[in-house]
Amino acid sequence: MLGSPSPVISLDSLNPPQREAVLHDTGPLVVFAGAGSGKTRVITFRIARLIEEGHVRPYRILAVTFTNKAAGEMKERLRGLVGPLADDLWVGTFHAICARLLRLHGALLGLSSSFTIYDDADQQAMVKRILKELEIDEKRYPPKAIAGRINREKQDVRGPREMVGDDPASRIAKEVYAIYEERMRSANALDFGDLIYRMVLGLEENETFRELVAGRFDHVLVDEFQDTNHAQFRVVRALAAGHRNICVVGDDDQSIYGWRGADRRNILDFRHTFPEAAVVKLEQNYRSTGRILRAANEIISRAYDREPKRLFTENPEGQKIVVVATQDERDEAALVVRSVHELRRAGVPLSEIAIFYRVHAQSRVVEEALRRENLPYRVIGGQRFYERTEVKDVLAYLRILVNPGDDVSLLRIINKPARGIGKTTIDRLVAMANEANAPVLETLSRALDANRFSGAAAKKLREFVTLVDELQEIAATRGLGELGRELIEKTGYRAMLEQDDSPESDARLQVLGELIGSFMLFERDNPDVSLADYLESITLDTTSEEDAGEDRLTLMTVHAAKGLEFKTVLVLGMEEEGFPYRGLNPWDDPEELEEERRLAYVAITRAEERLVLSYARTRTVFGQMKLRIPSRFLAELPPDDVIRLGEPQRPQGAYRPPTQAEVRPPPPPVDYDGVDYPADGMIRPGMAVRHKVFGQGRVVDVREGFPPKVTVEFRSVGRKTLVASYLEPA
DNA sequence: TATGATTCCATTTTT
DNA sequence: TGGAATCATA
Repeated sequence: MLGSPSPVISLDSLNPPQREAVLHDTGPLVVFAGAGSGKTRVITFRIARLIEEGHVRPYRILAVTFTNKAAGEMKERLRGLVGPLADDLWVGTFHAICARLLRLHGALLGLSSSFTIYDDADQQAMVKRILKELEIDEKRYPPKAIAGRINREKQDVRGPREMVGDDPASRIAKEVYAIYEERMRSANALDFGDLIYRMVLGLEENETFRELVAGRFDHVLVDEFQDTNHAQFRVVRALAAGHRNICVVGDDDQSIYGWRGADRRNILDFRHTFPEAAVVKLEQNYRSTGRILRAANEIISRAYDREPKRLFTENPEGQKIVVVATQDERDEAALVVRSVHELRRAGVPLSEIAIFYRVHAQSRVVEEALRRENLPYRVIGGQRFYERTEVKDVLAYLRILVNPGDDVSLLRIINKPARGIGKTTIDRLVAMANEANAPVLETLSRALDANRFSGAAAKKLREFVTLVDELQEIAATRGLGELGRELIEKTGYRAMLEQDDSPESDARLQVLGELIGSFMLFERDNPDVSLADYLESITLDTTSEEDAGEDRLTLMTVHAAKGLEFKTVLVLGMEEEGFPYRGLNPWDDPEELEEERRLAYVAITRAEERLVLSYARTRTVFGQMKLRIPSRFLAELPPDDVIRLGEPQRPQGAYRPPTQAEVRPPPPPVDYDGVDYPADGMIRPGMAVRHKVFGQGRVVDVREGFPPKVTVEFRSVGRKTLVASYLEPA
């Protein structure tokens, strides 16, 4: 039982619903945590209280997050609250937690504890190999698509036998899936999906495993519950089945990963799954100004099928949101540059400014403009360090040392650098391995012993096997740093890069240097952690280390922005087709449009003080110049909170925002033909305006900014530059 | 085996 | 349009 408020954990700083969530005793609890509503505080305080007041032992509490970053931040904050006790908590991502538990108890499920984890690229390589083996045309059935299908099946907890559908694609996927599972077993490898899928099977079908694993915990907490997929839901449900102390936190309005298998129903239907569940809603926003929040509410309230809630704030109203029409994407980039310059002049650090876009491709124009102006920036979501070819190559060598069955890694480097093991030799070797259903390296050793290779091929293969043996020896006796250094020498990898002096290979050498550096650092910080542990830590952690220090602005997709906040946010490309994004054919599934709406909501709710939304009247898409229609989301913004700059495009067909009454239950209009885009309040040169004091005038010039300013030629007093919001159309 | 030509295609990506 | 990925050719 929980007692009176802890002397350590002060509840004074919490609002009533926050307090309710923190104090909730036992049994299921779902917390709908709106954007900026202090969600992390609630989770961490709740955990701290369970420990301090509920006397729950820290190692019997499991807190699941979706990213390593979130896990790290949570641990950090818990350390602040409960001190070193925090180190005993189970805090981690679904994948990391499942990997850890499967290594501990997977033997019960027939898993070796030294399994290798395959990332998506490894998985695709494996699928590709199987397609080749089955002589399936990769054009017709791309490995990527098949791998995607396999992942979806695992997400839904279906093995190859349970797969449904007998269209040709499904039949092929099914066949590949079955062999894939065999090969993965032989390689002693699990893919990301497996970590969850195997955990579900273990928990649901193996009583001993269930007791050992689910029995470890008295409380389970899950963050970002709206992002869980079906398999993850099953894991959570199984873990909580005994004690039912399950606390889930999330926001259905911020569910933007449906396309990746996340199921909003997990949080929306939580109280049906757990009928005795307590429900708490955190609706006070501490992040954004009143105007920004109103705009966000306006967008999200038009969504169907959401848990009813409405964010409010006690923050000041703040400045108006600025909507800017630009000529084209280059003009839009120029807008970014101008805005950043102006903010900088006003003393705003660049780190407080973020540029969002719907798709990565939009960053290029902006980057070019920023570079021309020498404005420092960083792009989130580019290629990640551990996904670079040279890094993956070196890691592939290391992975073979830990798990000689790791065929994907082996085939990756068997002839890299080139050591005269040619395609024909490799094909023959792989065929033998397929035949024997055994790992390639093992097959290779046997084949050499049996003299099944001859001449040059045999010689080169023997050399390779010897190389691996030597590296094994070093791995067994020396530290990670030294192993790394020896590895790039002995394999000839370094020599290969030094050979040609192209700028790319220079860069690669540099990256290798960094990699070795990180080896040494890791060794220093974790002296008694094994090579296997190291490899796991990096395949499960893809957070690219951000170079702190220099003050830069941030460019990223809206997806990448979830969970972050910035004083100033500019969202680019607010156009129909662009945002909401539309692929090849119109939204056949209304849910896709709904997700775009939530995405817009996420974008807006990232902004604390200043928000600019821009669109281009014309944009070059796939090399073709297209006329663009302003995004429906722009039309839905509350007019009084917005300043619109620039002339709207002559409507080809525009969108009328649905009124509140139209939203639910009747569906919002999808037909947006023939209705004029509201040109309300658009301020543009030549426009007649009125000012309370100066009277009638005509706009000469418009300058975006914070706030936007307009130069007006007044009949009475001549030319004046003033803040746009003091003007009204005449 | 390496380079250039060619072809294809085109969101979002927490692990 | 541009980039990646595969293919062709030396």
